[in-house]
Amino acid sequence: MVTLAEVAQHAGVSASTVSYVLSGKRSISADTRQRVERSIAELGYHPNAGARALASSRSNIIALMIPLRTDMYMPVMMQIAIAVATTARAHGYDVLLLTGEEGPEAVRRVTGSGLAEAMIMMDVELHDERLPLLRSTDQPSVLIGLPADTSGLTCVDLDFTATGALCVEHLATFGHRDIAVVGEAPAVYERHTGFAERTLDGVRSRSRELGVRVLHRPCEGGYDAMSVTLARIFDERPVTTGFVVQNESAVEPLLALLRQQGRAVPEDVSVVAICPDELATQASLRLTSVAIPAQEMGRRAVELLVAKLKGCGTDEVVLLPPELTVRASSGPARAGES
Amino acid sequence: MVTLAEVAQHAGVSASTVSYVLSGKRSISADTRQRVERSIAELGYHPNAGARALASSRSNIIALMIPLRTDMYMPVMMQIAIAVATTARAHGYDVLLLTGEEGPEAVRRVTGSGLAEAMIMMDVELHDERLPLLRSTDQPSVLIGLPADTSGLTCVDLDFTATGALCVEHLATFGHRDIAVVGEAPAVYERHTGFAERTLDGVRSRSRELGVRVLHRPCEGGYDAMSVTLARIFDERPVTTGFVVQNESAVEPLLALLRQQGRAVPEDVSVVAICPDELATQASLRLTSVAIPAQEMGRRAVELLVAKLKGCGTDEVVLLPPELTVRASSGPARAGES
DNA sequence: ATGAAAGCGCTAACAA
DNA sequence: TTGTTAGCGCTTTCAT
Repeated sequence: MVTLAEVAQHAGVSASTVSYVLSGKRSISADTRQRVERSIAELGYHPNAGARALASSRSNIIALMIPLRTDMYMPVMMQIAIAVATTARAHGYDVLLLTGEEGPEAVRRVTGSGLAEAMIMMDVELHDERLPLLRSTDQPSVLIGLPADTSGLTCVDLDFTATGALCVEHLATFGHRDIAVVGEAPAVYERHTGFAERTLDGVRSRSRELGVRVLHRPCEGGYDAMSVTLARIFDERPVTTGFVVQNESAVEPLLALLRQQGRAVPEDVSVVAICPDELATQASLRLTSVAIPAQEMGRRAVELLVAKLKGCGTDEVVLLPPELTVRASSGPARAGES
Repeated sequence: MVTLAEVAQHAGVSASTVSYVLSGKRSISADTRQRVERSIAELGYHPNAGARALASSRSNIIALMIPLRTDMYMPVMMQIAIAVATTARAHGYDVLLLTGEEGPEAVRRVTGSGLAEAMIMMDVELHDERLPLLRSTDQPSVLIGLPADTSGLTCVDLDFTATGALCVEHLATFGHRDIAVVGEAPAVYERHTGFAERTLDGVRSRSRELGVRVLHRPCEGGYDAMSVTLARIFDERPVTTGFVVQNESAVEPLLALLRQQGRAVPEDVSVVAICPDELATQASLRLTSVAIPAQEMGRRAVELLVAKLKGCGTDEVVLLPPELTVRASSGPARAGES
């Protein structure tokens, strides 16, 4: 293993000079820099991460805590994780992957040991048990998702309240007066995951304003669950003509079932999905949808975190504005139908 | 920040004693251990990761290199990543997330700096450019996936050759003589990803043995691509009665299109999927499938790696045997139809 | 513009 | 069973 000292010797300079060439924290004559850089290349030197972390108390690692659960839509999680890793690297950081499994203890472990300098938490619940720890630490952190109380926290998320409202508006504009929300799995609501509840808030308040009736039904993914849910919806509100789906694994089943029941989309019923664009465009019908900007969320989270690490970051809640793209699954309600 | 020295002082013992209490590398009297543990708890001590790594030259970190591409099925990648992280933690390791973006350079960086002690690589190509580096390093590594030449490497993967063969056998048993393989996106084959090619090998050699005719068509995900692909298949081989699908995002489109064309599954055509069980059971039809044991693969990879780190590991190729579950999408071919 | 040297907090020989 | 101590490789202050 090549050490800094060996590089220094090889280049005929002192250790500190090599260090400074590497960090750029003080000016080096062009000549010296050249020699050092040549030695580094020639010897194949790589600074030791542990030593560096010890001496500088900066590990250049940020932790990313992802949910262990399988009821969250994996592709979105994955896209966020990849965006986080990519963006982090662009800023000189590596990413440590933590699963929610260890719970708050993981936060303590990683912070306490100085393994990671900062952390990004996904899948935040409204009253997340990890938040007190996060607030008490001086370690910078960013949440992807929005807890109930954001004071002292930095968060990034799609504005799900606005998203819910936007979906309702869209349907209302088309004359739909009775809409159903096909939501996430019951467990998601039971643990009070912010995004699901906020969407509902947005849907409900906007509906009230616009005089639209709303029926909300949580739904596990898959055909069987969707089939039961759909039956219940039409049973309770036969006049339903608009659907908002916030559950990726229910999207295709919903479309198939509607088709099967002879309800044409968008002629008889309209569907608006809240899902990644890839899903909306690859479904059996090009879906009118509000996109989930997974990449953007991951990227922004890292950027906020890096700003905090540099000391020029503030506690801030970044709500990405929803964008609804009209595709082939929504249209005017039949006159007088609802 | 609490240091080991402070703990030692507080407990009235030497630093090494505290260290040994922590590592369990030498016997400690019950009394001493107690005192030290109380001090640790009382002071809220957490060993410094950097210092530890420096002194012991073991970082307790393993790197996981995941593909950046979006043509791999995300949920499987995610499940593997989660299983890796979970299993690694159970063995005292943390996981560093690397994306393929940096390419071989990432391997060099992470190994060279001692950031990670070992690494797991996903999405291995048959002639992967990262392999030479892996072979030349003394750093333990495990591949998830199978390159062409596995000499000197440890690999874990589903036995895709056997998987392909198994699918054909199943269909042949039901009397299907003309089958089509709906494969991964063309790009997957173009970069010679092992699993896709091996499946095909298995399919072809078994077909030859059994006198089954095979048509293989790569296919991007989604309805549009599947629609084109399906049309071409029936165009070229109208007598096709069996399908093997190895592309998660083509599964549902295939079912929908067949239905739409009035071809009943499994009465007119049979479908066997190679996909995670969740997908097979949640599809619009319960699919006969060979499961992709994502979790198992992640777990095994870590276990092999940990064995290597302990010195008691060997270069070994672990091929998980495929398991085909018969569900509702496959059945006897119509007599004399093919 | 460069060097010397004191740690950073821990591990693991070596001693006792 | 426990203590003493010499590093691990780097950063950074203080000198020059």
